[in-house]
Amino acid sequence: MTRIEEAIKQSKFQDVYQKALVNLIYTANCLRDEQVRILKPFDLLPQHFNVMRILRGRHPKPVCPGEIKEVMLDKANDLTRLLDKLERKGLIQRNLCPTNRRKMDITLTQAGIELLEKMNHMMEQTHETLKGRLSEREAASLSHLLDKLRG
Amino acid sequence: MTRIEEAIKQSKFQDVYQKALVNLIYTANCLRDEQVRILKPFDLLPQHFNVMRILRGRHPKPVCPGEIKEVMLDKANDLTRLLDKLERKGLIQRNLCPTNRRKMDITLTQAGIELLEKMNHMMEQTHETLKGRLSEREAASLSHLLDKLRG
DNA sequence: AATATTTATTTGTTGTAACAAAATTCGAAA
DNA sequence: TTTCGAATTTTGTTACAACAAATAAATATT
Repeated sequence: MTRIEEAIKQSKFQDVYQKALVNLIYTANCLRDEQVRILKPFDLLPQHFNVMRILRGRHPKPVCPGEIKEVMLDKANDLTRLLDKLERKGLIQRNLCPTNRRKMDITLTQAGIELLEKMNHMMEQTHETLKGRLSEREAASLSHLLDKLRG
Repeated sequence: MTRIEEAIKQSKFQDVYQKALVNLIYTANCLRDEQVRILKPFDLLPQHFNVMRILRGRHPKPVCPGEIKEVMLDKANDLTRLLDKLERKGLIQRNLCPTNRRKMDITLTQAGIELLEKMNHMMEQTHETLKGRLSEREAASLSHLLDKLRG
């Protein structure tokens, strides 16, 4: 499955914009499916992984759900139960913020950090494959086009 | 929100590949959210819309669920209930395939065709905005890079 | 022809997403 | 300080997604 036409068995598109949009959605779905596959043994979803990476980015400083939601790739309007799961699995800790009791202080536990390492390691392989497919210039160009598309 | 760094408030990425991947997921989420917003008044989701477009592509020839699933942008492993909903809303018709009674013949109803027209029309606006942001060359280039990325 | 295998769809179950509304706490204004 | 409004998270509810298993019909095998 290389070109989008073969992938979704459609030989002609309305125009080149339509084609790019369809291709973008399709490609993102492929990447997501691959990530789901990698995370499955850990019983986590991309959303959980994304939250853990956000937490690691500020570790050991705690982050509150509101701040997490702000920077999530896919804003969860259901963050509470997403965090519930991570807490049940012992990957994060929830503490009342001492300065503002409306907020919760969320931090990765040691177990969370270690699991994240493992997951990152497994993602590395996909990452390496990608490097073989696009040059640095092309990756940068792709990013730039996506920025333009969002306006 | 233009550049991905501002969008998710992260100033540095591991490398340009990581950045492109994150940007791709984020951008696809934006497009999906926009589509969800447009479809909301019709009480349909992108998956439903995708199925209807597939049906229209072959109309008036019937298509069976297996063929639909094959070309969906996001393969639904739950196509039955997805079709249930479209049928409840009178947008599609389900008939036993006369030559193979394992299969179902799915076709758009007249109401389905008309609703699809309306939805397409509403999507046109987004489509026009896009044309202002990317040249035809850029759109083609984006599509090409996505093809390469998938390998 | 009878049985097994494969194909195609449906059903059951569980977890997650979307949305609205509730609950709690903070900060500001009267 | 009491009240009001805003900020923050949680809860309730419904619909959707993922996965496995079940059903049913066609095809192949013996």
